[in-house]
Amino acid sequence: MIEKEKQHTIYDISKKAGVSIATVSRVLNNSPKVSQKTKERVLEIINESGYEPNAYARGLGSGSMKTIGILCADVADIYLANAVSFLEKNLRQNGFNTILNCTGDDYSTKVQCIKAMEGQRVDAVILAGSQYIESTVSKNKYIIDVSKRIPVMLLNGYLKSDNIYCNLSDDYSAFYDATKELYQKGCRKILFLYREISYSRNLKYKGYCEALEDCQTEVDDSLILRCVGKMEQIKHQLITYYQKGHEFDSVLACDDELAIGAIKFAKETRIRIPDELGVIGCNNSVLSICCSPELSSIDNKCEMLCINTISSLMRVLDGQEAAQRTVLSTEYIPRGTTKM
Amino acid sequence: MIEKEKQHTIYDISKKAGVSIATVSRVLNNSPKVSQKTKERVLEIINESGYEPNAYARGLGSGSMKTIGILCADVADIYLANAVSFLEKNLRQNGFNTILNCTGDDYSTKVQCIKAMEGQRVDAVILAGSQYIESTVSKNKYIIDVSKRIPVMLLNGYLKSDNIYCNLSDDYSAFYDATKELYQKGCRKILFLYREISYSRNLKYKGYCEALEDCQTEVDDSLILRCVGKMEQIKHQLITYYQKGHEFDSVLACDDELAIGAIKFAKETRIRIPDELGVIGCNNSVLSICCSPELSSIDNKCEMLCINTISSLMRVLDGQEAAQRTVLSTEYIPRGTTKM
DNA sequence: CTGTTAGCGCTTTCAG
DNA sequence: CTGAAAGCGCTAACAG
Repeated sequence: MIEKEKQHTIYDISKKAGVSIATVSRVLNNSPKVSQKTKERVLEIINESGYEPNAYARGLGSGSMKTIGILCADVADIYLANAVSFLEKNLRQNGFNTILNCTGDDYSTKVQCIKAMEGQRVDAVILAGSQYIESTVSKNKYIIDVSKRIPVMLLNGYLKSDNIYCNLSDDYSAFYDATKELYQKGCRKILFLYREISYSRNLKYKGYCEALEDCQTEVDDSLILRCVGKMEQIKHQLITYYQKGHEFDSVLACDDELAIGAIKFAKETRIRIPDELGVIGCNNSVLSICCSPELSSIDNKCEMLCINTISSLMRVLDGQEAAQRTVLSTEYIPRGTTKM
Repeated sequence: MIEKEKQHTIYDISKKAGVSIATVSRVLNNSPKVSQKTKERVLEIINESGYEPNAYARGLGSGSMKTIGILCADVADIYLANAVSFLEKNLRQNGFNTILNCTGDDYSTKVQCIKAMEGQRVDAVILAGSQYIESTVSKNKYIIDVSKRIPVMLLNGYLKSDNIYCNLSDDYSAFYDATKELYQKGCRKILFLYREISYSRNLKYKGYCEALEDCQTEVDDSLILRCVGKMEQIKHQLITYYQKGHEFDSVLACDDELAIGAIKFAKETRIRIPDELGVIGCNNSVLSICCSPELSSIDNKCEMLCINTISSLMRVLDGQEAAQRTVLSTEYIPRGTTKM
């Protein structure tokens, strides 16, 4: 085995500097009640020794680890990856470290991970993505539970309770508007594509339904399609669906990958986009500019959502008021998969 | 302000159970020297109280926080997002938490972040991506420095030193083979696209050059092009490059996004793919199956790389031997942007 | 301005 | 098998 250097402690520094550990601690925390002289001397020794204060001893003493737990279903998901990236950078700028857990979609794993975060004594947790809100009150208890001890920030989820703060994009309006957009371009049979039921999916669905109703069109249940898997699978699901005789003249998808599945379906079946099939995706991810024609999509302002979340969080941790729920408008980005 | 529940401590449990904290600690750590009876009683109390041991008090006592630091340039990058996802899940399965830092490409930030990780007393750090290896020995000192105290795992980077363990994909062979592949399909002017100089980029470049040499073809420096920015920008760079009179019949790109930039360039200039222009990307990301034609790409076995990294790490932390350098073969995935 | 000391919550000898 | 007590490295009163 390699002989490891032992990490220095505050005692080593105090000894070398000929001062007490309290003084070292003070210069570490930039306390004003240290003479310039000793401060300089201590700092010098700290720098040349490469000493780095032990964050968790520090946390033990002060009661805050300056750490935030971020949970998301999977950072491999493009949207979540973006969110985590923004959140982490923002947190670090505010002096917080982030512990990341990719919990997947399994309920018990989520519960377990969030519990573990408590063990890490994180100062707060951020639940990124709408996968954390369950459909029943009792199943959401695991979130309420944590919120009794530390603030919980929801990104694209909503749960009304003390010490829970929600930042979400206005999925309802986004899909309401997108549906109307398709309608105005002449589409009458809009296929709604989603993956699993989630808080966000339900809002999107509601927007879709109400827009149709406002257009005097009845919602056709056979046009609501649940998909699973990757692009290729989605394409095949659509082909099967199509071959069964279902007719549709446009697709409104809950994420860009689904939408691109639809584009691939159209290519394979020689349906022309956007003339014979309009397609709108959601998230405005890189994917939407990779495909051709480029995908019309809904930009849900991920970065702004993250910025808001962190600024709320900082307020909360600072003991100030913060909004329990803020909803951010989205923006429709027309591209080549919808008529001009 | 909300009245927060205080988190329970080992003392609360010991009091309720009528045993000493040492005993509670023992059942927490599953020590065999506790009678079944007391163990059960204590466990019951722990469960009903929702007590979660304080991980950092624990770390202070035991000397290990059971935490790994992962640094990457940016999780928003698809490749890194995948890697981080695999790494985190794998680590958690092994009982480790992960602290994530998106350091960006700025040298001083990298240095600062890795230092901060030491403050978090992580048990090891993983540097994901080839951006951490600098071109000069002295600039790499910041890595060597950390490795004196904790193991450093490099994912797609190589630095020879004690306590540094490297897992990399065989970028050299990947690009050697890809170049030959293009050559065999008749391409004679292969444009090499990269972003910034990095360890990995240099290997790819070397593979490219040596393949050409082995084909009796001289490397043409004007066919080595550095690109910046997103897809759209890359497209424009290529258009400009092309309009200046540079000729090329194929593109070999260091990542898929660059390659898709090339596809977009071809579309705009009405150059037919793959007949007039062959394109090969790298990483085999989702992007490669979004575009059309779908992109031939190099699969660098990210998941396997991550699995190897974690298993090495576990060995190292366990005091066992581990390879200082393991290189993983890649796989060429032919798709629509190269001739059959 | 500086030092002393009592925790923070847990692990780990060392005695029983 | 169980308890007492000494740390782990730092912060935060409390004295000087």
